[in-house]
Amino acid sequence: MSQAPPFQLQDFLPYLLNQAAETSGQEFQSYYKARYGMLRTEWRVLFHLGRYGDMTATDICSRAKVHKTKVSRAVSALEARRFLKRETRSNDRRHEALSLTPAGEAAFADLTTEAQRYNATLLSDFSDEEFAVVRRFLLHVARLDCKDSQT
Amino acid sequence: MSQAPPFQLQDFLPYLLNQAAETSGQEFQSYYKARYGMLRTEWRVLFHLGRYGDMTATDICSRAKVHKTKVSRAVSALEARRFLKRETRSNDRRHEALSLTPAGEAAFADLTTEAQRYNATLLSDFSDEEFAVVRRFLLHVARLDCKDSQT
DNA sequence: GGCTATTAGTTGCTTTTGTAACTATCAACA
DNA sequence: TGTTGATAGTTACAAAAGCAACTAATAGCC
Repeated sequence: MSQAPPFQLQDFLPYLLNQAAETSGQEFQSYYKARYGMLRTEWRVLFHLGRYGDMTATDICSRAKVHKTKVSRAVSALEARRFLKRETRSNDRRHEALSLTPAGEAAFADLTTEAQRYNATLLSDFSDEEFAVVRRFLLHVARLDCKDSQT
Repeated sequence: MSQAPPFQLQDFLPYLLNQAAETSGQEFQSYYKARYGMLRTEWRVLFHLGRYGDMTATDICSRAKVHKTKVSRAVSALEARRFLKRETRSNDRRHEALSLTPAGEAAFADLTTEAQRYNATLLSDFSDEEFAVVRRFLLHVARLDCKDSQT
């Protein structure tokens, strides 16, 4: 009745992925939480605007696969801290073009530096080839492995 | 002023890990949610007891790195649905030995089969060697890569 | 123009999580 | 014994996330 190799928890990918995401997320959170009092979604919105240019809340939703209420609240919080500003588009007044303020740009630059540094520490024991495998796997599982990688 | 290669979101591991964990977690959740109305922590407690034998709530906390309030609530929920039973240990009445009921064992067996099947689909495009790299990486990031792998 | 359907974004309510304080039990040691 | 400190587990309260209803603006079509 026993299955061939008893199923180990450390072989179950949703569990492994969750543990790894939790640990790394917590560790990196310490940066943006301590320095800017940001929440995860706020950091994510900041990064999207800083890295990929001005866009609307809905754009961020579809790119980051985050629900719009979370984005809405993150945008409000970042606006209250003067990290971004909104501008209603004249041609369609439903859209709000979001853009970073100088303070937002500064925070983005600072945190991006940290992100790259932190990323490097996670990969220190792995070769470029190994990272490529890991990256491909993660993109596959997250269903992000479209041929046309987003600009 | 621009950093050598502009930092891509798809290279940032906490982000990638979170997306992959979210997607796979959601997908697998559909099984235990639909069939047994379980929450993630409840499934995790069930799996620990089914796979690793009877233990106390604190044992599960340290093994699964879950906070004790979450485990406490999951245990209560599983007990209410008659998936597990508690037994206060006579030698130390603070400890509660948790064990699955027959219904709990059945759910565990069913879900474990699904887990293995789902796991296989995630890995269908990857070789054993590639999986080994991914697994090693995830254990490393999650700080679970102790030499003495848990029994 | 005016009716209907769609889209962007917000708000209120519920569920879940996180934090800290609490009870109960036991161990150690004066 | 009895006092202090630690441990197992629960509960109460606060923060965050999820869901559904809502407003405002626009597009399509008659």
